[in-house]
Amino acid sequence: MSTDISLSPPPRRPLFGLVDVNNFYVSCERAFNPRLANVPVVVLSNNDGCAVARSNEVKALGIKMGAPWFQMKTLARQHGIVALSSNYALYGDMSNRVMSILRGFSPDIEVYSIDESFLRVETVAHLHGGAGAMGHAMRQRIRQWTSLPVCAGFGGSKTLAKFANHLAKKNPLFDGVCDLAALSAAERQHWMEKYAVSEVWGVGHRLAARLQSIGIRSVFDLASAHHPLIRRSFGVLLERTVAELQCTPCLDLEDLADPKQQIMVSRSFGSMVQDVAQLGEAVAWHIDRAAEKLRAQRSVAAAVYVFLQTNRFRPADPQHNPGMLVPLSDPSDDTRVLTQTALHGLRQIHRCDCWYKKCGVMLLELTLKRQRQETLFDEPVARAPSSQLMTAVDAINRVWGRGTLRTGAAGMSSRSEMHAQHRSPRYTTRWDELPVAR
DNA sequence: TCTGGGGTCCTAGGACCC
DNA sequence: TCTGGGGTCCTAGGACCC
Repeated sequence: MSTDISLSPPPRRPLFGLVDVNNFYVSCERAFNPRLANVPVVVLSNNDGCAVARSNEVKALGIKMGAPWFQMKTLARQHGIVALSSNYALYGDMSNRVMSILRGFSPDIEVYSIDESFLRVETVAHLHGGAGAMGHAMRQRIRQWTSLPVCAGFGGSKTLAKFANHLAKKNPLFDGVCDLAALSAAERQHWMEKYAVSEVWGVGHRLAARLQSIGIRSVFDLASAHHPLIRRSFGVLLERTVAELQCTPCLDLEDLADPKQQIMVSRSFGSMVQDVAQLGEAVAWHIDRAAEKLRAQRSVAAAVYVFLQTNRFRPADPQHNPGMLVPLSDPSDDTRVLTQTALHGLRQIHRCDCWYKKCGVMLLELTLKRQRQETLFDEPVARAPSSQLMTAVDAINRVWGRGTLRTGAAGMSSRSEMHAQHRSPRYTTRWDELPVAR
């Protein structure tokens, strides 16, 4: 019988996990269409512009992330590449399913992007017999419940978990799960020497080039770098990354409730636009969307930025990429106020002789609605109808679909300017698009 | 013909103040 | 004749991420 009567367990070292879905958009498409298995598949961005997700077969053909679709059509024909338009309704729903499964493993979770989450696991890993075994259990359950393939990486910091995940994905011997904390120091060094410094989370292509010029080439080189030198030459961000690689966690999971500090909505046009009325409709449409996001996080905006872009891939055309920041005297979440503000800005910046390829809006200087400063001339009672109207608009659009109810400025025509020729059905979010078993 | 969309954070430098 | 030095705030731009 144990005589240990200590009341609290010894503190455990932090252990972070990173779980992500392999080739997420492609895997979602394959989940509902078995014919896509083992054939090269790409998913295209809005307007069917660029490749934003690639199956392994497509990666093997050398097609890069972000490659323009029109440039690879010949290659696509030769190899039978299947191209799909992006289907964000489907991907968003599948993402929610994966994240709720992960919440069943650890309550400490940060949904980092549509296809990946960080987790704190030091308090729960022992329930599964260690982080590695837990990673395999996650893989198995997600596979069984959603049919999506995931990889899991574990380490003593977020940066190490990221790197572990990369190892799990690239090396079959890990079978999709890598726990760096369970490897020996010599093994860790072996893997860190094997990968270029550009694989480190937080090192983009510019930093990688500068690091290489001073002899820091591998992940291990960076992990062994001299702190003050890194701080002096590259700033605090990279210094923090070095500490994280040395297993000193500097970044914790982030609070999911943090509201956004800015909200942006922009789109390229299917074809170029010159007419200011048409530009105005697009701007108003974007404001509709942005204001909806703004209200969803219960904030108000104190400024609106509106911008236009001509086609930079046609340098012979007149280029004009103006933008204007328009402050609001009274911060607002009312679509009508924000639309008027944005259209005022648009009229100032637009030039009649230019063809525009893209326009967008940003809502800035956001604050929580309940923390709003009252102005001298405020009449809180006068705000109530606006608030009720916006609540009703959002409720109707939630039920009947985005854009069902919108401002007149956003136009009467349905959104047909965008190209999306190869979109799959919204299998999981529309009754009339449910998959049918025969 | 055709080239995505959305975020965050840090730093340098100028304006301004005392 | 001689023209300082330190601090804050703001903004634009750059770097990174997915």
